[in-house]
Amino acid sequence: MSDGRSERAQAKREETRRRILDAAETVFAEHGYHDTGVAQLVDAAGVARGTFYQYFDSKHAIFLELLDDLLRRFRASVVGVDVAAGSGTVRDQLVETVARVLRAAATRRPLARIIFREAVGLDADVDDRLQAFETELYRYVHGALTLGKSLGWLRDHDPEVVATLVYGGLRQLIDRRIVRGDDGPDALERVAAATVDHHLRGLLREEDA
Amino acid sequence: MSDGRSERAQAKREETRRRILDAAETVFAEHGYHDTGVAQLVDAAGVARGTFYQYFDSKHAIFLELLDDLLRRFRASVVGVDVAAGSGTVRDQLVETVARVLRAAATRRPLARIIFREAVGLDADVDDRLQAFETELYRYVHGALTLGKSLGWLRDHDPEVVATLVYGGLRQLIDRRIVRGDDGPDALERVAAATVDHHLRGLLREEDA
Amino acid sequence: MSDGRSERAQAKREETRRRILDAAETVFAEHGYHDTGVAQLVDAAGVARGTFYQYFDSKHAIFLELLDDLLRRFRASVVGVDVAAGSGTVRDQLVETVARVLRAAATRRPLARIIFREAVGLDADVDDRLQAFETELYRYVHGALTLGKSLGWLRDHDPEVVATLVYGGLRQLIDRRIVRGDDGPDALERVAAATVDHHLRGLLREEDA
Amino acid sequence: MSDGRSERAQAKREETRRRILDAAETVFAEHGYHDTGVAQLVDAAGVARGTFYQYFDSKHAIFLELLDDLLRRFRASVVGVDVAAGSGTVRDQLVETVARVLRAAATRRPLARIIFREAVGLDADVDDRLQAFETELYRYVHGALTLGKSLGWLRDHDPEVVATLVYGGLRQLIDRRIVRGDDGPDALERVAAATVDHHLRGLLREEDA
DNA sequence: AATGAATGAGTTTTCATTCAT
DNA sequence: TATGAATGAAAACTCATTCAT
Repeated sequence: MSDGRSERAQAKREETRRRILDAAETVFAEHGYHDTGVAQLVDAAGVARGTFYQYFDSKHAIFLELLDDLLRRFRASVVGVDVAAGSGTVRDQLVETVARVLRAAATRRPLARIIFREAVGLDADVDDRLQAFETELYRYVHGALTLGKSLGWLRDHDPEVVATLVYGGLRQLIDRRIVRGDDGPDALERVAAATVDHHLRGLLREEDA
Repeated sequence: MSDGRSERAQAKREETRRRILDAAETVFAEHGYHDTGVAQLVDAAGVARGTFYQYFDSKHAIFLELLDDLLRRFRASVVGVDVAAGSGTVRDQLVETVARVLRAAATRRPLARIIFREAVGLDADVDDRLQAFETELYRYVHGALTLGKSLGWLRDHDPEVVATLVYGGLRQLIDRRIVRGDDGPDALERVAAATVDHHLRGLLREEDA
Repeated sequence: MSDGRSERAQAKREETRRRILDAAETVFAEHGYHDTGVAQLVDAAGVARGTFYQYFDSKHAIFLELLDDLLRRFRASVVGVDVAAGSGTVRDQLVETVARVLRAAATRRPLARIIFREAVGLDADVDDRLQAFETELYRYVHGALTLGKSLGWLRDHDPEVVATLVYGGLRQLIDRRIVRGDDGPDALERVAAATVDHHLRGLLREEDA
Repeated sequence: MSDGRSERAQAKREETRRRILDAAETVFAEHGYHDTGVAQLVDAAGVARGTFYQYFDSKHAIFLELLDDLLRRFRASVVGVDVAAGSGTVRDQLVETVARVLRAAATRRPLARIIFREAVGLDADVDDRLQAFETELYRYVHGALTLGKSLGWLRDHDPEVVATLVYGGLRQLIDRRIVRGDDGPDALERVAAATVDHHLRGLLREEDA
């Protein structure tokens, strides 16, 4: 059957799958997991009930897959950029990194809403994903801290606690200013700078400050 | 009307009400709002289904009431203590305050679990409560910041952002170290100190640091 | 709560349970397991959908319970009667026994229909019940054969095979003449006699025949 | 029209049809009608869903056709052999006939399983087929009985009842010893003999016995 | 003729809430 | 006032069948 028939079918499958997933992102973001029914998902995707179940085992399964998807995208736009690669001062690089995180959340509000609000306290599976995500971000922060410390830029500190504070602060910023609020993109730069400055002054060795 | 009979009845009513609320705290904390059925609530409280509905309008209503209850208690053990009243350095007072917050969460894990995990992203009503709670804590932090600033102890900063970072950091600490983890009470003091130090070094004027 | 309230509740429960079970007997007998929906069961019983599930875990569960019920009743009206107790010749006693079996089936056609038609090949659970039932009847037959043999009335034979033939013959009689057909009660006596005679002549020693 | 092309196409059609039917026999025998999905049928046959519906109108239709097929084969290996044609005593010929029936069932267990377990109590259509099958076997038995009676070998009896007993006995033997059990082929001969002997001693006139 | 993605009616099951006792 | 049996709307999920390619 290499007459291209199965290839086209494959492509169609992929497209339908994407359509359902995309629709799900919007609907879950708007109503949350529990207040979203499969009915709304298929309505939004423009497919029949049965079609949905050809692609996903359950409502829970598509949520998990969507979450993986979103976390992957989020990570891609945050991590994966060499901290030391950019030009400018360390502080400016950090500001740009934080700004990148905030921008990633701002340009895809549904994504952020799902990750930071709708997926909290859902169940063990979801928790595992989120935990892994946090750990990854933590490591990223930790990497930066370690680098700065080894270069003698940062004073001594408990990285476990500080990483938690940094992550928690970012999380809260996204939750309040982006998911709930309507900060414009220009505000983000300012917030990013304020954030970095707040944390940095506490991390830089006094004589550097 | 105010005879002994109605007084006793009144007292009994109040007691039953309390029993149901207490049971609800445990059950909601363990299973979350959606995975808790009215059946579990009445079983845990040891009352009949119908009795439950004589005290509370709905499952949603009791959750809201419980949440109010918990938030009230949390506030009481955190705020309501004069920052300037204690003795010792400002830093030590702040450490004690943060430690008090963490302790409040640690000694009542179910409470913290409900506030920070199960009630997130539930619905508009719950969101309002949480928002009000955060605002209150924010004001508390803000008050301290303002005081410190007016006394010349703290450098200039964006209080909106910093308050968000501080709150977010605490929230995350509670979530990771208390709700999920099992930090002992002694660890809390250490974490509180690290937290305050982290934030303070960034807030204190350089010459004070 | 020994004010009689719970007793009446208990009684009500029992009655509702019976009503559902009775309705189920009729409906399952008429349409079979697969063509019967829970909708039909609750309609026939005159209860709400939810009520059904307060008493039975699933459609499958009520079928199993019903089957147990029917098999119990069937056994009660067949076995449990001392073969040697009656008066008359052995042949007459056997005729009466077979007649009793046929009558038990004839007076409760839905019962017979479910046991011998609707429950065949359903699933492992049901199969186990039926197998146990057959085994019980087999033992009953076997007991009679052994008795007769020990008394010197019956010639030598393979009881495994003969019991299977006897059971299979009865099963088929019930299936054809009772479940499907409309033999009157008088016909049953005649059929019972013919059945016993057929089997007996083959089992009796030649000199007795 | 009758060119080589259409002939080959015709042959191919026939072959595909056969492949689907053969696969269906296996699958239906293993899982039963209701627990077999069209998905399993097409998977086992190695054709697409749509192809299946080009050959058969419905799942029900293919089951009916398969049943006809199986019943035809079963009859062919049972009936269609002249009772009087063989050599040996009547008793030996009967034993051979019963053995043939049992062997037919034993060598094609799926067939027997479908006929005697999965097709029972399915629906009216299926019931008709089975009834016709039973009637046919009944006539075969009846023919033999009549022959034997006219030749003065058999005593007087109610053929309706006896035919039912004989058929029911065979059915049960097949069900227990072949479909469920694992009697070896040698056991079949012994069982066939025991079966015939049991029935015969009851049918033969006393003086012949 | 063959394919397999799409369909949607139909099924089972849940659970917050009501109400007669 | 307390009880707990009854309710039924709503949810998730299945699967035989269709039809565009």
